[in-house]
Amino acid sequence: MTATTRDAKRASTAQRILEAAREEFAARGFEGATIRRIASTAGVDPSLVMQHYGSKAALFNSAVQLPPQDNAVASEHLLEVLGMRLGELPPETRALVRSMLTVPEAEESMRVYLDERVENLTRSLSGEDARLRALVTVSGILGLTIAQHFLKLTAFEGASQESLLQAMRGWVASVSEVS
Amino acid sequence: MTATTRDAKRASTAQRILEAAREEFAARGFEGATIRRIASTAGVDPSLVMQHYGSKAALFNSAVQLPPQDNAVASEHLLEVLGMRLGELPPETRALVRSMLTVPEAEESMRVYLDERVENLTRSLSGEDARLRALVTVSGILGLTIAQHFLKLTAFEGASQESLLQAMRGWVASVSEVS
DNA sequence: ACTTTGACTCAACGCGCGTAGAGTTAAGCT
DNA sequence: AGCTTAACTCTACGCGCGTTGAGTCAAAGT
Repeated sequence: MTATTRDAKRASTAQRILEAAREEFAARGFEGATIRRIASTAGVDPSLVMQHYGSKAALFNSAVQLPPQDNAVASEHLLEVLGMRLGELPPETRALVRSMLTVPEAEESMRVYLDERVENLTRSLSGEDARLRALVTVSGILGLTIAQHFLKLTAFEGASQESLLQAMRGWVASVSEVS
Repeated sequence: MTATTRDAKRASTAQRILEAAREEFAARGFEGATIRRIASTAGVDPSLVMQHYGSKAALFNSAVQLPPQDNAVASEHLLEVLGMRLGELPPETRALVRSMLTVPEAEESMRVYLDERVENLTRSLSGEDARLRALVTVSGILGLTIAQHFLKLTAFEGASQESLLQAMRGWVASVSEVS
């Protein structure tokens, strides 16, 4: 037998740690999460987490890597692209957003990401103030995401997914009618 | 002489501590801020901070108390009311927003505050989906505030205050035309 | 002038954290 | 079967934190 079994076990352990880390970072943010707790959730010794990822910061970086985006789609799938799924957000997104106001690196990642969304959307718009309208749109979706998934404003409770999507569609259209 | 001098000194020290705390919480969030650093900024022993405010959490509560809002004004002064001043945010607002994703109490304060804004705005609107449109508006302004003052999206850099205000006015109007 | 008060400092405590290095043990190779 | 490797655990270190209680000393009261 090759070393496949050993490697596979190591890889799967690393994966378990990563998933535990994502949930922990998503729930408590970078500073609130602890290596010890992540290790415990993964059923593993804290030391092993270090051996796999080097440091808490490096683990965080691995944990918040977002899946690559399809930049081709712009305003038609805008809502989905920006993570406003009306359902649940994936843990890596929750982790990144949760820490973006307190961890400089997360803030930077988020800025780069949203800057990119703004540029993409700008290209799909026409008019003098295309970039400005794109900025307002992207920022607005960010706000809705936070208000719904993190702050859980009470007005979201009664709202059906459809009516919400309806209101948002009307708004997105009004701000950023595609050229 | 009465005890006025003593009391006045004590009060002014408390005030200095509170201001240092606001800036520290605004810049680093609840968890990132330290009593020791706040004390040092205020030119005081860490112990004294405890004697004045009891605990870090209590100090935070004192630091993020927002000045009372004028609930009468609604959509006309919506932008200002929601802290989207396009200039600088007051430190207590920055402190509260900075920690709202990582500190449950801050999250709760923010939800209560924004819920109130939504209700107020809803009352100024007409139509079946008034509450939904108010929700979208308030969330949008939250997003703009975060995008501008915390994430500092690059698209804000070139934008003049006027053009920004213009874009936002158009958007607010489109989403929430007053009845 | 003497005592009392209380604003403030000093020194230290215990805790949980990230992290490091040595030890263990089971799988892989020959 | 015996040696080697490496995935994993154990033990412990140092640090900075919030917090405490005793000490200091100048202002207030008498």
